[in-house]
Amino acid sequence: MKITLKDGSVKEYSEAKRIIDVAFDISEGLARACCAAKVNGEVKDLRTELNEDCELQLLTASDEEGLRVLRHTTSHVLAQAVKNLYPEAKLAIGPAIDEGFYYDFDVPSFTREDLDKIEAEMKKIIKAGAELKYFELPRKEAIALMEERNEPYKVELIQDLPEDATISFYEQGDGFVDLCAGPHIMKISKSSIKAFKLISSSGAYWRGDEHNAMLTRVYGTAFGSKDELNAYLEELADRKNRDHNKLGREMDLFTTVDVIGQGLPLFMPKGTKIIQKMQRWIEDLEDYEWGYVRTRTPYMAKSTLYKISDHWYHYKDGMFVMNDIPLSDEEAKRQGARIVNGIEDLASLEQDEDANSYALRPMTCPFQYFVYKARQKSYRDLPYRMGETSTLFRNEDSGEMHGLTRVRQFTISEGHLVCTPEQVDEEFKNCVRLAKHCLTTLGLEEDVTYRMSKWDPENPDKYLGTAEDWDRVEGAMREILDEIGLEYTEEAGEAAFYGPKLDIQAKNVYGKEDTMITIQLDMFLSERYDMYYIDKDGEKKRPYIIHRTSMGCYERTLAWLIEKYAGKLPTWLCPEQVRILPISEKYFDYADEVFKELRKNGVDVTVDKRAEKIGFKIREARMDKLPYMLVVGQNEAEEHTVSVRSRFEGDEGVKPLQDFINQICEEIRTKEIRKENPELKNK
RNA sequence: GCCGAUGUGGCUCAAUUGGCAGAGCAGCUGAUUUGUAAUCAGCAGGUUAUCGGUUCGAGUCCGAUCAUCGGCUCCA
Repeated sequence: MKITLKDGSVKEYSEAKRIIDVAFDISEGLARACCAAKVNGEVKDLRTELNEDCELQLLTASDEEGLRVLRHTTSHVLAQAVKNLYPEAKLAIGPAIDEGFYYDFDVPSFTREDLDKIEAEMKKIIKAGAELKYFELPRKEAIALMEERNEPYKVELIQDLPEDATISFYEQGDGFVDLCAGPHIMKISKSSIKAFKLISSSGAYWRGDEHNAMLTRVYGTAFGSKDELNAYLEELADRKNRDHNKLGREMDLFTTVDVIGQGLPLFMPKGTKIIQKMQRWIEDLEDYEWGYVRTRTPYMAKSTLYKISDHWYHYKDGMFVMNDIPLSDEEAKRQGARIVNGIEDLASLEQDEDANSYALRPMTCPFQYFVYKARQKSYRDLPYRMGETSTLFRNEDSGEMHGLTRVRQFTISEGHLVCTPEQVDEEFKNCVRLAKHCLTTLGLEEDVTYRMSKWDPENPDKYLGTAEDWDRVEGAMREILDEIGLEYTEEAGEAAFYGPKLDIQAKNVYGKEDTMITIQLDMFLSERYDMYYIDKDGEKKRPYIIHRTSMGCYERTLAWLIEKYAGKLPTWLCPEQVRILPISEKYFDYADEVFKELRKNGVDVTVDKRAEKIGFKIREARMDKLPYMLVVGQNEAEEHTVSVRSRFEGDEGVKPLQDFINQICEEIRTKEIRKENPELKNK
């Protein structure tokens, strides 16, 4: 039997060997550090017996997969500790996740003190040490074992496994047994689990279904060394300092008020300025460089409008409905079951009891469709690209709101492109190019992932159309994405009810993912709203529609920028780009002159006329994260210069005023993202 | 919506067992007119998120509501 190691060397054995024995054969130190091993690409635990030729890669906590095994085993230690302290607790599941692990228990909630106690118990278990024993049971006996141990969640898990599945368990210490597919570290000890920490606890539904019981989830993490753990804990603290929800409020960008309501932030002058700059940029970009026309459509409409598209039946609960007429159960059932034929059913829809209910718009699609429909279009008019800076209203559940990333009223750079079937490829590609251009300009491109959001064949009722429709359009989208060479994942069940999407995702400082930009292919709504164009042959034809954002939601993008730059935005976006700091009141006149010159050139500038020392003014300007400070005194006034101090380089020396104006205007015009000199003390 | 935590001047926090709501920073006023990260002095700022209850007495205990945070679920 030949075992090929990662470095290319080959070990030969005449008989079967356990991985751990092979590891000891290579080096005792390595064997002790090993968590698991990859055998022909599959992660196995060290007890695994090798009996034919294979490739072997030993994994330690420094390998991603090895670390996952360490964390998974630590989650079992957590489960054992909880069982020791709370014997009535029932076990659910406990996997490794990106930054650690969790375990779900059916127990009343844990406080931080409880977590500390559990952590101490875990340390005790680790100190005592234990070997893990692996065993398999036939289905019936497996269920019997878990029933005997009063673990109903485990019983349910086994029952859901396929008939022919191997049902495996790991036993550790004093008879703690957990249903688990592994792999695990086979030995719990102070040297195998060196550094772990319980982070928090919260509620979580059994199997992620809100109709199920609420369990208590404990989050924790583990690392290969104490240093790595401490570095991670420090990073957690640092993330809090970048959190837009904290920083944005501190920087006076936005605030919230109890009596106004949840998910309804107020933008202060500085925050408004940033959004205004982004909005002007996006609108001009779309209109002058990408061929868009601009629309301005109502914020609300009668229920009928949303019934034509089917939004009413899919999403009424997520809309703010005014003059809502509660329907009888029977009527609601009838409406829910109704198949609307789009605009053909207009007359019957207007007969509905709630036809005069108005709702705030949760999207702009149908409004722009009616702009398109207002004048008959020829194939020569296509593609017809409509853009709107669009404020939307969505009645998110009360627990969903978060800072500026999940709100009930928000504004997006929305647009709909109506095009012929021949144009759709190129138009879709251009939407992706525009989105990428926006991301690159903001310096965010490396932080995103691309996701193709598909329908869910298991849940066809959530979507319009047939499986064939979806296969066809998803196939077409896949082709387009492959042609432009985009790297993307595919996710079932994330599509819009009218078509698949390309979602551009980014993570916030806490690792939570949000959609920043979306580009969608709409298969059905042009028919529902009876949109057409007159083709060359004089016949009416159905157009294709692309829904898209170029930069997404302004609120969310601002949040992302704050976290990305820790509040130090690129100069062109800063609400205050330059602050003039006169040395004393003798130089106010010159300061005003500099102010006027900069203003004239479109720079956001202020003058700090307080009777403070220059050091104090600089300190405050630094804390306000200003890109530029201009110190002016006698020398500058006489020579018509400014003494420039920047966030990027510190003291940049004295320059003629006009030189500085040219420099900053160029920086703003090109939307340059100047890097900070790392040698600058970052206080 | 669900589980949990939190809520005291603009911000950060204090207030012994239920016993006079207090400090620093920010703000304002005055003095200082300053050359590259904190000048000095004074003043003002509060229905302790809101409403109700217990009590001689509530920031503190109880209940409800609102909001914020961490998760879950959701996210057209």
